[in-house]
Parts: sequence; C-alpha cells; structure tokens
Amino acid sequence: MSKQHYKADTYKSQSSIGYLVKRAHSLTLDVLEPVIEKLGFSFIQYVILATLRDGIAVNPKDICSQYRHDSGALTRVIDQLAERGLLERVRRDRDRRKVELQLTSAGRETIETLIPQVVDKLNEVLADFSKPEFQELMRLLVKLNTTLQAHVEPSVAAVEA
Amino acid sequence: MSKQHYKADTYKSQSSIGYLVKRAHSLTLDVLEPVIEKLGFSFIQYVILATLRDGIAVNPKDICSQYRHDSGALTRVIDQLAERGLLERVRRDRDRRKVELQLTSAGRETIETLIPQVVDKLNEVLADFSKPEFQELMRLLVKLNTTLQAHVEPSVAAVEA
DNA sequence: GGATAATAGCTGCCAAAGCAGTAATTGCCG
DNA sequence: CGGCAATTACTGCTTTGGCAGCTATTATCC
Repeated sequence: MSKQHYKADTYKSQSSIGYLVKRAHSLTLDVLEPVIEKLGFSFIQYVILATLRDGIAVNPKDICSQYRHDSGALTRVIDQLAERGLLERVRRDRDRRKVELQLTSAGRETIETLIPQVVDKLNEVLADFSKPEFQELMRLLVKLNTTLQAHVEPSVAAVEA
Repeated sequence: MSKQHYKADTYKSQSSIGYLVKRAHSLTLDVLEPVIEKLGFSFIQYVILATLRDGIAVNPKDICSQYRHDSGALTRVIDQLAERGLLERVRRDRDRRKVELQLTSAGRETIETLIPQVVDKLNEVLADFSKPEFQELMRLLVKLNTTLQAHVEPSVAAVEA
C-alpha cells in the first residue's frame, strides 16, 4: 500500500500537487510570455527554438515526447517557424520517415537574443530562493516528472500486453 | 541585481523551471484524467466541484483567479455542471452581480466519490517520495507560486499608474 | 444625488490544442 | 522475398481556452 501523503477526508484541492503545478505553470507563462512576445514570438515557438539550440531533439517526434506537445499542433508551429525562415526541414536518407529540423542562422540569432532575456526574468523571479532551495526544487521537480512518467507509460504498455 | 540561478551561456531549456513545471503539469493530467474520466467528468469539472466542496470559492470570479482559468471558458463549464444537476447558480441580494455556486446533493455525492480515487492515485504516484521530501516539494511549490504571482501582478498595476 | 468608473458574469469570435485517420517509409518474421 | 505491423509526419475535424466586448449592478467622487 502507498504512503499516505494525502488522505481523502482531509484532502483540500488547493494543497494538491495537481493544483500547485497547474498554477505554477499558468503563472510561469504569464511571466515569460510578455518577454517573448515583445520579440514577436509565442512561447511554444520559443520552446522549439530553444530545444533545437540545445540539441535536445532534432525530430518533431522527439520534441513532442520531450515537451509533451501534440504532434499535429507541432507540425503547424514548425510551419510558422519555417515560413519565417528560422528553421528548415531536412529529409535524411538514413530514415526517410524522419524530418531533421535545422536552425538557420536567422533562427540561431533569434534564440540567442531571446535566451538572455528569459534567463534574466527567471533569475529575477527566483531571487527569493536561496541556492540550496533552488537546487532542491529542481531536483524534486525532476524526480516528480520521473515518477509521473513511470505511472503514465504503463497504461500505454498495458494495451500491448 | 538578481541571484544568478541560471546563466545565459550555460542555460539548457530542459533544466528550466518553465520546462519542468509544464511537463509536470501535462504528466499530472495524463495520470489523473483517466481516473476522473472513468466517472464521466473532465479534469476542469472535477476542479470546480472540488473547489466548491472545500469552500475555497463560491463565485465564478474567485475560481478564475484561484485556478487561473478564463472567465468565459469557466461560464461554459459551469453550464455543463448545472445541466447535469450537480450545482446551482444562486443570485444573492447582497450583491446581485455575483453568482453563488452551490453543490446539489448529487454534486456532493459525485465529488465525494471522486476524491478518494484521486487521492489514491496521487499517493500511488508519490510513493517514491519520503514524507520530508514531499513536504519540502509542497512548500517550494507554494513559495514558487507566491513569488510568481508577485511578478505577474505588477504589470497589471503598472497600467494603473 | 447623479455622472462616472469598477466589478461580475456572460456571449461571440478566433486561435490553438487534442484526436483520429492517412500516406510514406521502415522493421519484423515467416 | 513478401506481407504485416510499427513509426513518422502530416491533415481535417472537434473541442477548448483566450480575448474583447456587452449588460447589469455596485462603488466612487464631485
């Protein structure tokens, strides 16, 4: 039986992980979007550019699973970025189903301009956190994601069984 | 000048608070939605019912600001719940602009059925966390929300100045 | 007290995300 | 080698959220 972090009879939705995380997500968007929109980009566009810059993913598929974004929706965002000349779709002969996304020099310039501003904003917001506090928050969020991931996958794998 | 939790030249988007929180949010939905949809409700419907049960908010306006949901969108969700006979809109004479949302007995029964299942699922997911770890995560998330909130409000207040 | 601003909820419109289904390519297994 | 399943990207359709504007009601300020 699981540890009893929550109990049904004392559970309050405002102290639920789900609520706290959703709220943090919305608030983070509210804080970062103005910074990014000032340069004419949406948050999701920024995310894709940043992901490509960091070399975290090169295929739309990978971005989807990394960032948990819908595949169809992502295709359209990539269209926008390609039309603005910030990235290019390259078919590789290795596996012609895959599309490799490559930043153009304009795309690279754009993301290198955006990141410092986002970083500044994040640092400003997180100023109240001590170094250890911040690092502990990061560690716990990573752990939370890992455990959540493990409880999502089974339902997918269960279909296969 | 702000503490340098992040630095532009070493910043990786996958270790950004924004990324971690967004991912945690998506994964939490993926874990909880199946539980809630099994009883025929969407997550946002559950949130409203839970909020009313806990007495955290009685007006649509309060739910909006608490949960960071769009006012227009919320109206339509409340419509759905009212049509299904789970809550009622009551105009109070005290301030006739406001609508007081009241759970019906069917609504109360529904949410009391849902909560234990959500709690069980959360405990299952959080089993890897020790008590202190869990409490520290909660504390840090609350603190994060508080500081984020403080950095969102100013932009609203600034317009007034 | 009366004009004006502010608040609460609602409605219509638009953009974006989620979902299912398709086409092209590759992997797998007899 | 051949047929079937799996993978990747993409495209329509539906649902939802976000935004602006509207009405009714209340608060404010001269």
